[in-house]
Amino acid sequence: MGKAPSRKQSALLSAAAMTDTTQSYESDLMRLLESRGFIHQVTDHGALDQLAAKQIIPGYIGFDATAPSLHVGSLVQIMMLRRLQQAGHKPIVVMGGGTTKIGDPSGKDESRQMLTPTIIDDNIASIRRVFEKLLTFGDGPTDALMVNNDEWLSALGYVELLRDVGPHFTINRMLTFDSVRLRLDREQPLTFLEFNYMILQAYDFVELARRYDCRLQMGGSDQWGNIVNGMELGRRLEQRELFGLTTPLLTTADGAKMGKTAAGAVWLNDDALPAYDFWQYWRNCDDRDVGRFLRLFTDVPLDEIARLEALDGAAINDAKVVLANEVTTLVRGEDAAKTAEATARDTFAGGGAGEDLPTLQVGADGMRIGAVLTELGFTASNGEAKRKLAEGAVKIDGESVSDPGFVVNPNTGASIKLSLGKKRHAIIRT
RNA sequence: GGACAGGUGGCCGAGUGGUUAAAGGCAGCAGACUGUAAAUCUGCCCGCGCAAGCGUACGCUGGUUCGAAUCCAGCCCUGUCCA
Repeated sequence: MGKAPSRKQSALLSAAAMTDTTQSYESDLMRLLESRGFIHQVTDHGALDQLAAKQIIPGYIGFDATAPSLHVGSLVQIMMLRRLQQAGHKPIVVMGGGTTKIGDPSGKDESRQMLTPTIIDDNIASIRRVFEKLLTFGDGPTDALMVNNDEWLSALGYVELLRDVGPHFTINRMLTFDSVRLRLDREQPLTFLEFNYMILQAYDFVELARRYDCRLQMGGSDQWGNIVNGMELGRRLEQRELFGLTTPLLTTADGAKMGKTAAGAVWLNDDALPAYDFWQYWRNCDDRDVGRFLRLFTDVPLDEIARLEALDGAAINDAKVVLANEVTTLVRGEDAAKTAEATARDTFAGGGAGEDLPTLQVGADGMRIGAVLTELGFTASNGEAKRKLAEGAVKIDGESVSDPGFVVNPNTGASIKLSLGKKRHAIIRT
C-alpha cells in the first residue's frame, strides 16, 4: 500500500523519459525499440537511426540449434526480430547449424555437446514453427528469412580462412572477452575448438552482409563482444558500415535468469510444454516484471501498459492475466490462451478443475497416490511424493491426504482433482 | 615431458580414519502470511520400500583397515608455473 505513490511516480517518470529519448530518434525502428525497452547498447545510435529512416535494414540474430525448441530466454530476441519487421525492416533468423557443430563458450559452464547434422536439421525445422507464428516469412523486401550458417561455414577452407580472416584477430583481444575470461577465471577448460567460435560468428556477419546486404546484428548483451567482432571484420573485409545492437540481459526481478522453472525450461514449442504451463509461467511473474514484460513480449499499446502496470496491490493480477493471454496468444495461438485462461479461472477462482489441467488415467484398481504424483511429474520420485504427503501438501478434491498407502481410484466415468500445493493441479480419471 | 595445486550431492563449498547420506550457503519444493506476487518465518531436499530396512554416493581402479570422502598405489581429467 505504501508503495503505491512511488510506483505511480516511477511510471510517470519512465513515461517522461520515454518521450524524451523517443523524440530524439527519427526512425520508427529506433523509437519502437527504445520505447519498448529493447535497447541496451548500440554501436552508433545516430547513424543507425539515420539509416533506418531512409531504407529497409536487413538485420539478423543468431540462434542455437541445440534443442528442438527455443525457450523463453530466447523470446526477447525473437520479439526483437518481430519489432524490426513491425517497423518495416527485414528480419533474418540465422540458425547456428554450423556453429552448433562446435559449441559456444559464452557463459556456459561446460562445453556444449556436439550434435549430428541430422539432429541439428530436425531441431531447426522444429524451431522454425515458432518463428512462423511471430514473423511473416516470404520473398518480399521486408519478409523474414531463415538461414543456416552451416551453408557457408562448412564450405570454408582452413587455409583460406586463416589467410583472409586470421590477420584481423589478435589473441590478446580475444582473451579479454567475457566469454573466454569467464571460463579461464573459473578454471574451466576452454578448447581451441570453442575458442574459434567467435571467429566463425564474426564471419557470419560478413557473409550475411555479402548475401543479403545485412547491416545490423542484434543479440543479448552477452553477445556484444561477438557482435562487435563481426562488425569490425565486416568493415575491414567489405568496407561497409555495419551496426550492432544488444538487448538488456533479461533477468526476472529477483535476479534469476528467465525461462527456468522447477519443471525445467519454459519451452516455446507447444509439443515441448503444455499451453497451460506456458500461460501459468507468465501469470506467476513477479509484480515488478509485469510492465517490462508487457512492453517486450506483447503488442499491447504503451498507454494501456502504463495503465496496467500502475495497478495496485492485488489488482496487478489483472495485468498478469493480460500478459499471460497476450504472450500465449502470440506464441501458442488464441485458442490455447483462451483455454488456459479459462482453466486457471475455474481452478483458482472457482476451486474446480478446468479442462486444460494435466490429466492422468489410472486403471480400474486405481493407483497409489505416490505413483500418481510422480507419474504426473509433480514429484521427482516416490520418496519425494511421500515427503509431500507427510507435509500435508497433497489434496484430493480439496481434502488433505497424508497416507502414503492411499489409492487414487475415481469411480468409472467420474474424475478426481488432485493438488500438490496451491498451484499444481491435475485431473485423475479411470 | 617436469614441479605444484586440485577433482565432494543441481551449483558453490566444508570435511583429512568411525555417531558422515556427508557442515554451511545458493537454487528448488511445501507450510504459515498473502494476491496463483514479493519479503519474512518454518519444514523438506539421493533412490527403493507401508515399514523395519536395503541400495547407491565424495574422478576411476585396486589396496591397507574391524571401519575410508578421508591413508597407500596406479590411472584419468583440470589449472598454474617450468621445459
